[in-house]
Amino acid sequence: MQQTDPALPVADVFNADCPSRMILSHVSSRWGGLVLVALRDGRLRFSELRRRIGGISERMLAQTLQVLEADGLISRRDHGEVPPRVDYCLTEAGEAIAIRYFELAHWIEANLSRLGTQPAQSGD
Amino acid sequence: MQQTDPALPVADVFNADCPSRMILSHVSSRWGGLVLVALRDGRLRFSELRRRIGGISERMLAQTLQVLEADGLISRRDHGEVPPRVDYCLTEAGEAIAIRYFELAHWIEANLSRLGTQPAQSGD
DNA sequence: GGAAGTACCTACATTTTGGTAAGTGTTCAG
DNA sequence: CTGAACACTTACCAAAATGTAGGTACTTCC
Repeated sequence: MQQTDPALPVADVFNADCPSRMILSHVSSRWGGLVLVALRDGRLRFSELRRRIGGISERMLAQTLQVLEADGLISRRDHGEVPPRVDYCLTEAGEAIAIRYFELAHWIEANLSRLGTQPAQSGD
Repeated sequence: MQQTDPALPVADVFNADCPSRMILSHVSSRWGGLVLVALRDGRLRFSELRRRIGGISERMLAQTLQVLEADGLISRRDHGEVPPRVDYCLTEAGEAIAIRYFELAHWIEANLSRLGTQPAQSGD
């Protein structure tokens, strides 16, 4: 059960200073949402995530994982083995967000033909 | 440019080249989702959007609106009046996306206290 | 012994993004 | 006559995001 601390102002994403903006920006960063959605399939290792998410670089994956972990959306488990073995999974909060991001992404996938899918390569 | 091909390969957001990636990136760009959510309240003028979305600059609002319009998510109506009067509203596709983005944002707002809300830190 | 895989990190360079400030042309309020 | 509002646009510049390449420490495979 979540309740709003009366001492805290109500979270409002339209307010530039609201902390929710930060979480939202992490989730909807270039890779954040994709990592979350990938992890909906279960616990995955670093290299599995990397192969699954087309186009992500090692650097970005590592960075994204750290941010998401700091946000409490995923948890990292290091098996302490000798050829490194680490895997990641969603926390409860991460699942809640992942499913919502997935629905967004999935609607887009399913309705692509209804959208202006221009290559749009013109600059500013 | 494949568009209404009935034999389209299935859209896949994990594929770096899938056009859904582009739409998704527009929606989850810094201002895209916020503009969409703001428009859920109905038709709004440029300056109304600007005041409503904390922190957005004119430049970014204008740019975001253009991208979203090109994607077919919002529609622009110019009343052709003399002190300019233009307003924007969601298309059907825009509504579908806006509601999903809203649910994401709203969950975050409502559950902020469960999340690690640390100030941003950069890896570099 | 050499190559490849694991899960990263760091430095460096580039690309992208976004803010600021100024300009446009018209109208209205004071 | 002056300034503000409207809906933008453009130029310029700084900041942020991201890619590349290399390194680490160890192991297994051939």
